[in-house]
Formats: sequence, C-alpha cells, structure tokens
Amino acid sequence: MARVTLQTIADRLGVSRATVSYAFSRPDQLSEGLRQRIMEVADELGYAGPNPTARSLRLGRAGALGLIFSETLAYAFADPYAIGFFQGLATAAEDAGVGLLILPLPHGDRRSETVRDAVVDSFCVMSLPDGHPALAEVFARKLPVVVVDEPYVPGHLFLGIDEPAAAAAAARHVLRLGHRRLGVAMVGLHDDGYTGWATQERQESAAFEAMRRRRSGYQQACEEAGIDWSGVPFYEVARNSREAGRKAGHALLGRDPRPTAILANTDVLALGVLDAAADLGLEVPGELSVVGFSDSAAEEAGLTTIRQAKQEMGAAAGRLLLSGATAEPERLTFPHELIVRTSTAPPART
Amino acid sequence: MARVTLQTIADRLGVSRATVSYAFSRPDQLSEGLRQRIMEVADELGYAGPNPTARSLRLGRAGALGLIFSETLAYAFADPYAIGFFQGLATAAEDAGVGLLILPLPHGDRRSETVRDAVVDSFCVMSLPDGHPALAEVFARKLPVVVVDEPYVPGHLFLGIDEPAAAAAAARHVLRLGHRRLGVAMVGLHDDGYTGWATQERQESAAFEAMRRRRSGYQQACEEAGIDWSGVPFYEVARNSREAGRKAGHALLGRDPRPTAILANTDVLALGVLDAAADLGLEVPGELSVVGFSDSAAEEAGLTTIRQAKQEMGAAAGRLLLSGATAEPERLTFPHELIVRTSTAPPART
DNA sequence: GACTCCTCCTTAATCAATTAAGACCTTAAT
DNA sequence: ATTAAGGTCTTAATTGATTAAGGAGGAGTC
Repeated sequence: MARVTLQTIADRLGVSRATVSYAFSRPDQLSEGLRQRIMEVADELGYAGPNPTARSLRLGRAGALGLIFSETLAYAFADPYAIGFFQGLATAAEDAGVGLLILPLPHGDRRSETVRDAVVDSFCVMSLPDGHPALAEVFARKLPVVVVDEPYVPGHLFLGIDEPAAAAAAARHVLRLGHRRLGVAMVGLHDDGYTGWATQERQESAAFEAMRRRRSGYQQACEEAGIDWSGVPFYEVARNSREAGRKAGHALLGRDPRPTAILANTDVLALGVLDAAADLGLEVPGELSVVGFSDSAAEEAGLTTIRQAKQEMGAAAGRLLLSGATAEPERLTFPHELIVRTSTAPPART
Repeated sequence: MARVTLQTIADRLGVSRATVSYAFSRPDQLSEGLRQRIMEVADELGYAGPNPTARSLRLGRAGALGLIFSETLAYAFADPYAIGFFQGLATAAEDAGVGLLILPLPHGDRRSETVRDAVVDSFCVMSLPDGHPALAEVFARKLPVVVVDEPYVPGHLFLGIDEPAAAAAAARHVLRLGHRRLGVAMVGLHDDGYTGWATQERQESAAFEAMRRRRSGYQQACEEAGIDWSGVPFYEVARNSREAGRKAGHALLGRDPRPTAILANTDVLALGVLDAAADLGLEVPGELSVVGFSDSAAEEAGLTTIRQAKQEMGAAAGRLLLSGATAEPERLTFPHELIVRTSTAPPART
C-alpha cells in the first residue's frame, strides 16, 4: 500500500491537487459538497493529513524552537536550575504555539548532524563550554540564536546574570558575618570529569565561562576582605548532585583548620554540603554557614542562596526568539538577589 | 539578499545542484579540488548548509520524537514523576540521535495544529484524559504511537503499571498495620479545576483513566478489609502541588473522627499532607500514617510510597518508538513496589 | 443580449533538497 | 588499437505540499 498524499486523493476524485489542499487549509474556497467528498475519500484512503514536513518546507517555518544543552538530557532534567529555565522557555513556546525541540548532544560522541538536521526556526543554547563545536554549528545555521549563561559570544544575543557580582554578593554575605576561614565547592568548571582539589591555574582555566566568572567573584570578594585566596580550599566536583556536594563537603570540612563557611556554586551542591555537615554532627548555622546559588532547591532546606529569575530568563529567551523581532544582538543581564535563610550566621566565637 | 541554496552555489560555480549536494553529503563522489571550491563558495555566500526541512522531506524522516502531555509544559516540568519519565525517554532519544519535540497543548485553547503540524516520526502520549481531542489527532497522523499511563486505547501500544493493584498495595499496607479510619487525597481525576470533597459519582466518573483505576484499587482494598468506602473521606484537588496537598490534608485532618492514615495518589500531594500534619502538630507516623505514590519525591521525607520504574518506562517507550520494529500493539505492564519508609506505622491505641 | 460579478476549480510555479542512472573522459590492461 | 574500468560530474525524477493567477460557468443587473 503506497503512501497516501494529496495527489492520491485528487486522482481518485478526478480533481486537482490544489483543490484537495484547499479542502484542508481553506475550506471556504470550495463548495461544501466537494469538500465533504474529499474528506470522505481522504478518510477512506487513510490519509494522514497534509505532510507537516512538506508544509514546513513550503511555508518556510518549522514551528519549533531548538534547545541545546551541554549535558546529557537525563542530567539536564535532573538539574532544578535547568528545569526552572525550561519552564519559562516552554511557557513562551506554548504561548506562541510552537514546539520545543530538545536536542541531544551526547558527551564524547559529538555528532554534528544533530544541530545540522534540526528542523527548527531558532535556537536557544544553554551553558556550553568555551569552544564547544555545537556552538559553531548553531551559528552556521544562520537562525536566530540566544545563548544563555555561557559562553558569551560578541555579536550574538546573550542572556545571563552578572556572575561575578552575584558570586561576590554570596561571599560578602558570609564575610560580613565575620567568617574568615572559607571553603569553596564548585561544579561545572571543566568538562573532564575531574573531582578533587583545584589548583589556582585549574580554577582560572575553567572551560565554562559563567562558572569561571562566578569563581572570580568569590575571589574578588575574599581579597577585598583581606583574605588570601590561595589559602582558600577549593574543591571541584564533576557532577551537580547532592552526593557530589556531600563529597566536597567532607573534603572541605576535613581540613584543619576547618572552614566556618562554605560557598557552593549550586544549591544542589550546597545541600550535599549540608549532608556532610550532618554526617559530622556539625550544627548549621552554628558551626558552619553554607551559601548556595540559583535558589533552585534551597527553600525547603532553609539555604541562603543567590536567587536568579530562571523562569523569567527562560520566558524572555523564548519571547525574543519567537517574537520575530530581529532584536539587535545584545547582552541582557538579569537581576540576582541574595536570599538569606537559616544556613548562615556569624561564626562561633573561638 | 536572497536565500542561499544549493542552487545558488551551483550557479555561481557553473556546476549542477547535485554536485553541490554531493559535496556536503558524500565527499567521496567528488574530486577534492572541486569539493573545496564548493565549500569556499558556500562559505563566501553564507550558505547555512542543506536545508533540514527539505532533507527531511526527501529522506522521509523527521529525526524527532513527539511528546504530548496533557498539562501546560511548565506544569509538566514541575512534576517529578513526569521528569523521571522524560529522563528515560530523553536517554533513549539521545541514544538514537533524535530530538525530543515537546508539544504544547494549551489548556482551553486546544488548537489542533500543534499535533497536525509536528515534524516527528512518532509520538509518545502521556496522561491524557479520556476523549481528549489530541489523542484522535495523534492517531490520525498514522505514526507509531505509545500511550503512557492513560488512556488505554485497544489496538495501540500502551505502557503503564497495574494501577488498581498498586493502589491496593498502598491501601493494604496501612490496613494491615491496623488502620481503620482512612482518608484519601487525589489529584488528576478531572480536568475541571475542582478542589473539594468528591462524591462517589464524581470519583467513578473521573476523566483520567489511570487515576480512576488507582482509586478503584484503594476502594477494593478497603472493602476487602471490611471498610465501608462511602464512609472514607475523599478530597480531590486540581493541582499536583505541595500546597494543594496541604489543603487536602487540612480538610481530611479536620474531620471528626480524624483519619489515622491518609492515602495520596502522588508523592507531592503526600508531602503536602505531611505539611498539614506538621501545621496541626500531629506526629507522623505516631498519630498519622501517610502513603504517597510514584516514589518521585519521597525519599528525603521518609515517605512510604509505591515505586514505579518511571525512567525505565520512559526508556522503554523511547526504544519501542525508535527501534523501527513495528511492535504489534501491546499492553505493557511495568512493575510497582511498595517502599515502606518512616511515614507509616500502626495507629496509636485509643 | 451584453456586461459584470461571483463561485468554484485548475494551472503551474515554488519550497530545497537527494540520488539512481547515465554521460564523458582518462587510464590501464589485453 | 580495443576494451574495460574508474573517477567525476550531470540529468532528471522525486519528496508532498501551498498559493497566486487565471478560466469556466452561472447568476444578477441594466
């Protein structure tokens, strides 16, 4: 049984293909009788409706927004920050009646076909490491693109927060509370699976721009407060999971002298640090202060964190891409806010 | 500046369109020199690469799997159970190198174009109420379809758990512990936004099949234990949120006599019930037992629940659709498991 | 009766590619 | 010298629709 197309129906009825097309797309162009006969025959032949791909080609629009994310999709769906952003983006897509095409970018096996063959009208790219081939492939498509968080590419639309300022705000908060012995736990600096202490050089050469800048915000705030950054223990983990945070927490809290405050660059990591503190019987915030980042999983745990308007960012990204208004390339900076909860307090007097 | 196509490049170089196509898709068919010249000219003219839509049309495959979900996307992304399923599905899509096209199905404004125009090779439909128009539209596309959880449509591939058995297991657990005064909190029965006590008739006429069957499992277990179902307070909420669960919890716990055990048909709802218990100063499990469903947000809170293999279900759905093997329509039932944690215990002696 | 105006349908161009089959030329083997 | 074999490129059919422009016929108006 061959495929049923408009032509099949047209032939069967002895009318032109155009007529059948009108039956589906503009019923008012046809007499009611013929339209009904067409529909009957379509039904009878098992016609699946106008082929969407052919339609897309003819109409010049795909009806979808492509989303590219550095991680495996399962991982992306596990990240509360990403989920929040997706929600905003999805809402914008929904409002515009277009689909959201989530494109996989397998680690290691970076096939370029994915981006090249994606049937979309625009791309939203989120958190790619510097120089990731997918970015070049996206730009090669010459479609509207917005890059979120990282990397910033001059001449292209960019959405993000003021990373150094936000990170500095987190650090200053504990510094003002009087903490002098800090520890830092970060994920997403590199793409190489490394977990362990990070040298200064490794810190500065991070492949992910936003995290690199976030880190520099921590450093700057410390140095402003007269703290020698090279003396601040810095633990890097490969995955943004609570378990990884716990590992980082144990590493940091195992130092002598023990840090009295730990800065984590995600909430999930911070929750893991809290787990480690609980393992060691340390009271929070009495014996240890912890600050997260993103306000994505912080509320329940009473975690002090930096709030980012992730949903608003997603919605804005979607609107910019879907509005059709070819906004001139811009760097849009979204606000952040320090949310103080119960995971931070002045250090215990020694 | 007109659009650059293969033809533009061909004309510029005085070669045929086919040659240019080969330069991109099968470099070995061309002399190295010509191929390079073609690439240079393509670059110079700002060619964006072979148009994916045209490619799709010619090749007869879209390279995407369509995902349809009854709720707004923002809501879907907020549901841990859905997220778990997405993770599995996304992993399968990733393995196959295809995209995941998430299709919006706006509440109220149910435009049929979304499904009709989706450029996909197959559909995964999740949790649609009985008779939802999108379902018919999906089947009209004559593409491979798998329906997850609800509604079961004979003759089409279906994935789900044994809902009545799973629900009965949850109910029997507290019944065996000795509870006699139960309360039930459910979400997702109807599509009409109602929140409040649900009559027997309303319970049985639920639009969502899986939830309807889940409820019947609760009822059956109760009746087996000699409990009069009509005496079991049943509170229905419109949204699967912790806040809604708290509301249901307050309603149920405000009854006299107060239930000693509450069955909730999602973990999120159950967490809200726990919140309500905390509000009232009730000890769990001392004064109140709570059972959730899905094991999607239960571990942290020590919630007793029914575990579903959501990721495995997602992965299986993806594999079935992407394997190309036109599996004969089947009803695949996945296992469930009662996970007993610390939110259930025998009732206090009165 | 001639004119205009509709209504309904057809013609034909267009969207942007892929690919089997064939043509042409060069090289190598017999 | 002839034939076969390769390598390189072209021809032309194909994928499945949309839509502006035009034509045929009937109805309404003067």
